[in-house]
Amino acid sequence: MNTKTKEYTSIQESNNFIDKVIQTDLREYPDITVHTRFPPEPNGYLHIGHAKSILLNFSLATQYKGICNLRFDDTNPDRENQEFINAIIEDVSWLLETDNFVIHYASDYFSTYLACARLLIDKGLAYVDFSSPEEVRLNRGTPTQQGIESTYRSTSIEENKRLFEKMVVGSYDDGECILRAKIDMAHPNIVMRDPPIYRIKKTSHPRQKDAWKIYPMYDFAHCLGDAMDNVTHSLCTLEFENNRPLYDWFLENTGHRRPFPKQTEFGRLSLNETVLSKRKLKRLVDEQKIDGWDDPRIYTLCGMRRRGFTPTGIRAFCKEIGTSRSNSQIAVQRLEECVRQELNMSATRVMCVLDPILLRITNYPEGQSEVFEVPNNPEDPSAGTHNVDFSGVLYIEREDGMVNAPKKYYRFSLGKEVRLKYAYYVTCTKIHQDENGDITSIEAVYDPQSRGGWTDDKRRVMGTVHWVSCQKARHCKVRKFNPLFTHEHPETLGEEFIDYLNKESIVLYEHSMIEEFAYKLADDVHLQFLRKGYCYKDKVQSTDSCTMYNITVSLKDSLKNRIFMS
RNA sequence: UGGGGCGUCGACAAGCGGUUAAGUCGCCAGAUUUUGAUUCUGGUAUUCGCAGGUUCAAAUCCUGCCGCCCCAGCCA
Repeated sequence: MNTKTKEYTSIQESNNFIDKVIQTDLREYPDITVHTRFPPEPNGYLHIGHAKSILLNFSLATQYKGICNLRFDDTNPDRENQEFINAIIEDVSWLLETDNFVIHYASDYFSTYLACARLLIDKGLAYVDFSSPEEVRLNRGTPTQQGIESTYRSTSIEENKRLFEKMVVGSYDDGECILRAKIDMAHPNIVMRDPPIYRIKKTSHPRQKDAWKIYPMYDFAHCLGDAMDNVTHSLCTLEFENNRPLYDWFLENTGHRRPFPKQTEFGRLSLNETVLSKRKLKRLVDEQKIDGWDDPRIYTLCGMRRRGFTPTGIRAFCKEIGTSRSNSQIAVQRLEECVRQELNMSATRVMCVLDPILLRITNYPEGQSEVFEVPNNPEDPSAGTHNVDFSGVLYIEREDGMVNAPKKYYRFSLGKEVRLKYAYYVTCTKIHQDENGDITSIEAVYDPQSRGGWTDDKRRVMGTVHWVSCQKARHCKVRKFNPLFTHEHPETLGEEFIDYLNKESIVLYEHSMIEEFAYKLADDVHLQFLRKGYCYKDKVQSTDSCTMYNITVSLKDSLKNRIFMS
């Protein structure tokens, strides 16, 4: 019995450097309400890296009795759409197991952003620049070389006001001009070299439709959006560190009062043997290397959901890996272990033979059958029991038989006694092979005294195997997943990452046989195929006549190690 | 070669001048087991990127090196 009492259900307390930041701020400003936000751009699907951010933001708010909302950073209509918005809401709700959070949109603040831009112009801190994108880029300089001031930098305030209003009403075409902040073209931090504030886009916005001809840039919109939402702690990943001075500059110069929302950066999550970047995932989808954004082999939230990962398991994982100022490189096995720990407590146990061969019990009365009552989950007696059918002709796993087996092989080999789980002790009497030496069927005799899988004598039967009755079992298909890439760090590769796709990333068992009970269960019940792994019904690939199961994660297996040792 | 970060066990990660340098995963050994699963017990960094220095005392402070990451979108 599993006595481990690990807490999975709540969004838990964290203990990381951001905690310390908040605690320090709370000492200085005891009256503030901690307010965080998760700010995705609706231009793609959420993945495990976003989960880390979502959980960080929401758990910190919960921990300090504050507020966290979902805010869409929908400031670039070229790449955003309503489908992504809907998908993100669905994924966040699924991860958090609640839809009790407030949703904001940066686009709802467009009028305020505009007023802030006008204020900057009035102060002589912004100007309209008609340089071409190429010129802007060239004049920005390089890390080691300072930039060159644009000729439009000295335009009068009155003229800038006039020109900007023309931008607003759509007098110019895309790319013709931008509004830039007037900061310092010689600044050592390139972000501060007169960054763009507004650019012209005649694209229709998913929510604002055609109301706007200009759209604010991230650096301008994000800090102002945080301020409008009363965000106290604005958490983002490390690559935005260079943008922090600009974040503060915009707040300072648009009349916001201190304390400003505080931007704090944390390390990004990377997983071994897979990719998380939107660009790479999109290429896999576009070139149909995978099944779509919800392919069970990738770590999008929808992909993980389809594969059978649970929100609590993902939460436990994010908590376990922690949050620091280092980008972390983590083996997916750690995620899998978290999911195993949860599913071990909750999954319904069922027997399924992935790769079946026949087992004939030669001394079992012909035509006879019987029923065993078995626990649904030995870790949780309250989960109840169900019946399984037994007879003299069963299916067992092909790999549970071996001809010249080593001593410590506790399965079917000539003369060896093994236990059929819940049923009887059987002794292997014959192994049939085909011309290639592959096992085709096995014969055995059973001990009628061992009914239930136990005898009163002190006989030790080391091996226990799972089985299904030929007559009653149902056909199903099972998919087992291996890493999508044969390279440990495909994310570090350029476009050649595509050359490292693992040809064996899906192992399909087409002729699996599963006990009848499993068929009566609801679609979203997490199962454990005894001795094999945790499984979940694939809603896309299942048909009325045949269920497709995805192996979420395999059970740990120390067999290989032990055999090699001996 | 500019600016900003980061380097503590195989992977994460606490520690922030005095601790035997937490914890998790992994790994190793043993116990229990009708899932070779689970569970349980024990082991697993004399040392904190390297080299100097300050101090009675340094992973923690100082100096200098070395390695890695980010920044030159009218993306976020």
